[in-house]
Amino acid sequence: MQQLFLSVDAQRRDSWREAFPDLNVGFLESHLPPTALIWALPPAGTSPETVVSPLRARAPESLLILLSDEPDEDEALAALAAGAAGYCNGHAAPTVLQQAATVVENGGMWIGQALMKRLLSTTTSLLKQRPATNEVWRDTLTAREQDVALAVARGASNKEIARQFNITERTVKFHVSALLEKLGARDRLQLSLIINGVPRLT
Amino acid sequence: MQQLFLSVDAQRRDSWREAFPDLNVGFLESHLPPTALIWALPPAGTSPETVVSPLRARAPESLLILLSDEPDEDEALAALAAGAAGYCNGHAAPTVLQQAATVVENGGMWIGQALMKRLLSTTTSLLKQRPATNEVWRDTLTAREQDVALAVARGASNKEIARQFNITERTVKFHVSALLEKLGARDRLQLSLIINGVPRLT
DNA sequence: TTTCCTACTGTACCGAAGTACGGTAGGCGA
DNA sequence: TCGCCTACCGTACTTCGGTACAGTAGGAAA
Repeated sequence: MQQLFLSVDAQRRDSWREAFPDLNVGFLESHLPPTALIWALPPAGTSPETVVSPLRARAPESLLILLSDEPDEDEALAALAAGAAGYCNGHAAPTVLQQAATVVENGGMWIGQALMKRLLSTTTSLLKQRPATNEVWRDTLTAREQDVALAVARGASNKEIARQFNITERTVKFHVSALLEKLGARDRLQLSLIINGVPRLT
Repeated sequence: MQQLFLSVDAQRRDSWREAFPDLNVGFLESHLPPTALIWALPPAGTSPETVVSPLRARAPESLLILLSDEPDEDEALAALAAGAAGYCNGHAAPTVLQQAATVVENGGMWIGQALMKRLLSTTTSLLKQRPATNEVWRDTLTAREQDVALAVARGASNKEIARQFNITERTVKFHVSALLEKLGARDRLQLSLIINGVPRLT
């Protein structure tokens, strides 16, 4: 597959031309072939979307690998989410670049070992917190108790809850007491922590 | 690179042998060559870790692609996190499997287009929520106030906080009052919502 | 040296939260 | 019909949270 290297930095283009003699190089604004593997090295600080989206619009059939001199997780995510097929350190060794090309040409995505590791770990840790947020607490509660629980969880006072549901403050207290008992909370604050899925340390 | 297909399902092994005549097939318990590309199709419902970890322990140099008849995001994440190089639908077309092999052999990771898309979207959406949790509230607070704020946020009573920091309950109240004033909260529950980054509706 | 900020403490007070007793009324299955 | 659950309400009480109005002590900057 034809490969094309794009950058605004003339010096970088020269060094790439040297490293990959059979590579086409050009500006980010160059004419694009309909089908190619495009390497793009935008200036540092450019957000990936502003580079990836126009390129994909101009050459929808092409594969795009975004290069970065200071690769980081967020940028990689943004690039791939915008439609890039790969994200790679601009100073990577030629063999690594070859591998990236192979992977991408075969329909894979390339973000490098280190970044993939970090991406995986953050995602799994984020997902681990999510299920805790899950609404297990609803299981043993009646409909009314769930109403009151949600109100307490967002910080409402008994008086406010009473007004909201058109019942007396006394009845609110009744429900709150039941909630504390059922969910094993000491007071409404711990109740709100449970409802909101905030991890407990105690 | 030598490829090896592992499963406990005899029928599946036969169909694979048919589709890939030059492929070695075996049980999950088979002897493993030191260096190979291993395809493993564990029985449905098996957690990826229990398959991946032992395999990687027995053949650390090998590349492992986990197959699943009912692929889903969580399982893919678990598999890759455990050290698999790929995760793929067990019913995927031979060409797709070939691509996966190419990608993995070149040091890439393979989880398929659809799964990658979903993984990216969930990760970005999760990361988008994170910054809201960001600790803006620390800005205007003194060191002691931050201590007390964190304690309040996890549900500690004034008495407990006093014990924790070796100060009187009175002083805790002093700090809490300052916190409520500075962060614009009505009571300690709303304070905890702010600290914990729970979105406010009021 | 004066001034300001931070950290800390004391007494007194009020209101909210939560508990402990009680009670009524309706629905639902045995 | 009898229990059981749910939702609701009342009074009295204790505890906790929070405020008001005080004060002391140390450090840092003017």
